[in-house]
Amino acid sequence: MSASSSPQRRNPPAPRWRRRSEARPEEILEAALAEFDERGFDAARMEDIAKRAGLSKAGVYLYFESKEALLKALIEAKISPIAQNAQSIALAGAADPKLAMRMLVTTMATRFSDPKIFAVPRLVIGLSSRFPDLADYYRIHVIDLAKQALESLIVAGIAQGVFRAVEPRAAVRAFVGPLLFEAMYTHVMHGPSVLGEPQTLVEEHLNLLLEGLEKRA
Amino acid sequence: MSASSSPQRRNPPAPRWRRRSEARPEEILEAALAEFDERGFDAARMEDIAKRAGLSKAGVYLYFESKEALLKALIEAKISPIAQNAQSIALAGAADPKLAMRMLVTTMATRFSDPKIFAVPRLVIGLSSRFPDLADYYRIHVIDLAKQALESLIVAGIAQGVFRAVEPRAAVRAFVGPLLFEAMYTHVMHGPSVLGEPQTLVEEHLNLLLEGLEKRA
Amino acid sequence: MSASSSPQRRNPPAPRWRRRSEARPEEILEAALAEFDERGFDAARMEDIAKRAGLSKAGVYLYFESKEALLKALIEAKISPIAQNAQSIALAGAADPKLAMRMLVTTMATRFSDPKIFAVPRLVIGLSSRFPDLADYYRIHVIDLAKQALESLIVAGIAQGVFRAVEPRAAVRAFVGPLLFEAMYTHVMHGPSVLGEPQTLVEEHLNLLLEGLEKRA
Amino acid sequence: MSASSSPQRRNPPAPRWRRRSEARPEEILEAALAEFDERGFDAARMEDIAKRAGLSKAGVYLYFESKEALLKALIEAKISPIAQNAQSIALAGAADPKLAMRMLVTTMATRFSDPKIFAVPRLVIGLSSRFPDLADYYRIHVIDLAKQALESLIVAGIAQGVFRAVEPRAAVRAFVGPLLFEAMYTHVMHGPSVLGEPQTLVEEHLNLLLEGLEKRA
DNA sequence: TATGAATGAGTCTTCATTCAT
DNA sequence: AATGAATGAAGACTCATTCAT
Repeated sequence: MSASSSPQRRNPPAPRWRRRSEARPEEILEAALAEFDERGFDAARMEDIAKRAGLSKAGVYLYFESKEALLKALIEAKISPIAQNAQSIALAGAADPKLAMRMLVTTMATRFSDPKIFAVPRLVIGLSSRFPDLADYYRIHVIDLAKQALESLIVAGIAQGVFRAVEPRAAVRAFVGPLLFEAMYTHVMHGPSVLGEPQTLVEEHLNLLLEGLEKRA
Repeated sequence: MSASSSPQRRNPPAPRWRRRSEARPEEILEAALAEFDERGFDAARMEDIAKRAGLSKAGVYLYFESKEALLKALIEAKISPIAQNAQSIALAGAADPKLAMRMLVTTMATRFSDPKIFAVPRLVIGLSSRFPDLADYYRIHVIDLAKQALESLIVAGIAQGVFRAVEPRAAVRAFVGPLLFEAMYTHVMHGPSVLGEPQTLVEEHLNLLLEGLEKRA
Repeated sequence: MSASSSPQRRNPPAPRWRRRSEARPEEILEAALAEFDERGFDAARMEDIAKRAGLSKAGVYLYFESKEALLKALIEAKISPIAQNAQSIALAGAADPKLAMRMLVTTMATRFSDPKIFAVPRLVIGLSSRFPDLADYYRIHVIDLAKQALESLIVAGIAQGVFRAVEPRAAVRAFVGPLLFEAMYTHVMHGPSVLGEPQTLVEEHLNLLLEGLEKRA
Repeated sequence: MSASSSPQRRNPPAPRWRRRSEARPEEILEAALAEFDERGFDAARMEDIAKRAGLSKAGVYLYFESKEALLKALIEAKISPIAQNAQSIALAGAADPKLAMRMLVTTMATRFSDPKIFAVPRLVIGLSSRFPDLADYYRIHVIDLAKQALESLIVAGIAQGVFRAVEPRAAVRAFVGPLLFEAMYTHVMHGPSVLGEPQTLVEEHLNLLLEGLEKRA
């Protein structure tokens, strides 16, 4: 998520003054994310973003129309991988829903232990009233996708007789909610947490979750 | 939450409608919350807050040192009632934990259906990196209190043999997480939701939650 | 110069809540001088002056029209005693000019060793371009008076054959200049000085001065 | 003292008259001095300074951190030449102290007849309580230097038997004081003076001064 | 492509001054 | 006489954005 810098310069003659212009947009986005995350969208200064990306203030405007455009490009750029992942896992896991859910919880718990993982959501949350379309975009392209993926998994589980006939949407909430709560508690509110020890979190969570979900004997 | 302008005017001679002072701070806080919520902390203008509170820009500085001080006062002022409530319910409910949890879910679901309920948390979330102490304050005085209350309730339930011997902290997450998720989905991400129909949400949630929690026959 | 406070309350019944309103203007002037001196005219705040004088911000306006009026009243009030002194000494000393000059130097040197003595002049100096009339007022009512007094003394000395027939105005400068220089060096520029030991200063000064002034044998 | 805008423009294509940078700091300092002198430090507006220097308000902040920084830079910039002059004259004049002092008086008298010469000192004087370091800086880098130069000259004169064995520090005061007094009387207090006719001033001053200083036959 | 220089628009904050009581 | 409350006007400083080079 933050592997920006230069992708292995390997131009034979290597004119040392050459600027890797192709990577520039990504570098800028990365810098912007860092600054937005640290200071908030408004308090972040274009100059700091530029400096962090290694170019001049004016240089940023060669790639992005405005601060707001930069923000939106950033959100869009940082979103795709997230949902894709969940979705592919979910699809692939339709065969064995129970196992898939175990894996999903583990994956998400691990992901959520990265302190930077909440940078984008936090940004979106903080700006959701001022830029509602940002929130919409994020909801549609991240949350809804993930929800749908999970829901299909649960529906599959019910169809296969592995899960009880629960309300799928409630099950999704029961699945994601606790993870979200723990992640926000840790990364946004800076509270101590069990995120550091995914094993514990996952076990405890699954314990409750699957107990409530699984078909009784 | 919005008890402003206490109208005990009782000056017979000249109620020319200016110059009170008792209610002013609350009025300003209310106005600030509204503006911060709509625009975000940085984008909100002191002048708009002042106008909304019915006084001049300079007037605000009679009651609050600075924009930042206003923010902090706002958070502190809006916090106390929230947690107290959860706590008192929890304590009172130690007698019948299962019933208490039902009530709590209902109460919280109803609370969470108020669109304004998330104004303060959203603010805190958005500013958590720039003002970490704000996040700390909120975590300690709201989230942790609520967590403790719930935990004690669950522990009581286990002790009374009403609940299975689950990990209390995980149970708390399983209780709060889904509600939080739904509330954020609705109020922050502007998504459609079942929060409008608490019955549904509550039933579905409890269904899963208590099934997972209750002692099996 | 700074004996302000209350001139011996002696009202028989002494209603302790009584405000010595007669003394108010002086108290305010004193407070204003202190604040103006510490902060400069512009940087001084009416509220601080008021507080220092023991009344409210609005209270000051009961006695003085505006900040500028306060400044001018202050200058006028602090001026009269200064010049009178020099003048009376000079007049009285016409009989024995040489002795009179000795006394004058001593008096002035002692006066100049009071750090507060330069508060008013410094104020006038700093504001002389913005308030030229202030400078004029001060020049006319203080400096010119002193110059004239001294000049008459010197003229008398020459007439009596005690002094050489020097140019009186130059003699005045030779008399006052060094003292002024030393005082400014000490009090305005915060430099170490001989002002603390007037004896030294006076002796050295007179040594040179009278040598240049006195009639040779 | 006012050599601004060095016009070595040599861009053949488009001398559209904007965007230089080398001379900017000096131009701004010059403008600042003028405004500070006319209005005083506090009353001077950054915008006016900017306008006077030919750029926008924000432009000034490209070269100086703040109003206060501008003030300090100004003082430092305007100081060096002043003292250097006196010092070099003094050193060079050790050969013939009497002549050197005659020249020095003349030089200083001429210098002091420039109305602008007192702009910086007046500023320093007016701000000496609020910015003591400013006063210190000025004292050390201007006054003390000049004093030392003069003192060495006088000591040399005594050593060579040209002057009486007077107290050198008193002689310095006797030398500088009257000139200072006259200059302040004229430029700060706006009084009529003999500064316009340096001949007169110098003659009168030297008359007294050297009479008191020179060795008697 | 890249930037140093420049600025217009905006915002927080301060403060002298007023006024109802 | 005295003041707490209130404000209009002003000023320092910032920053996204532009442009000539």
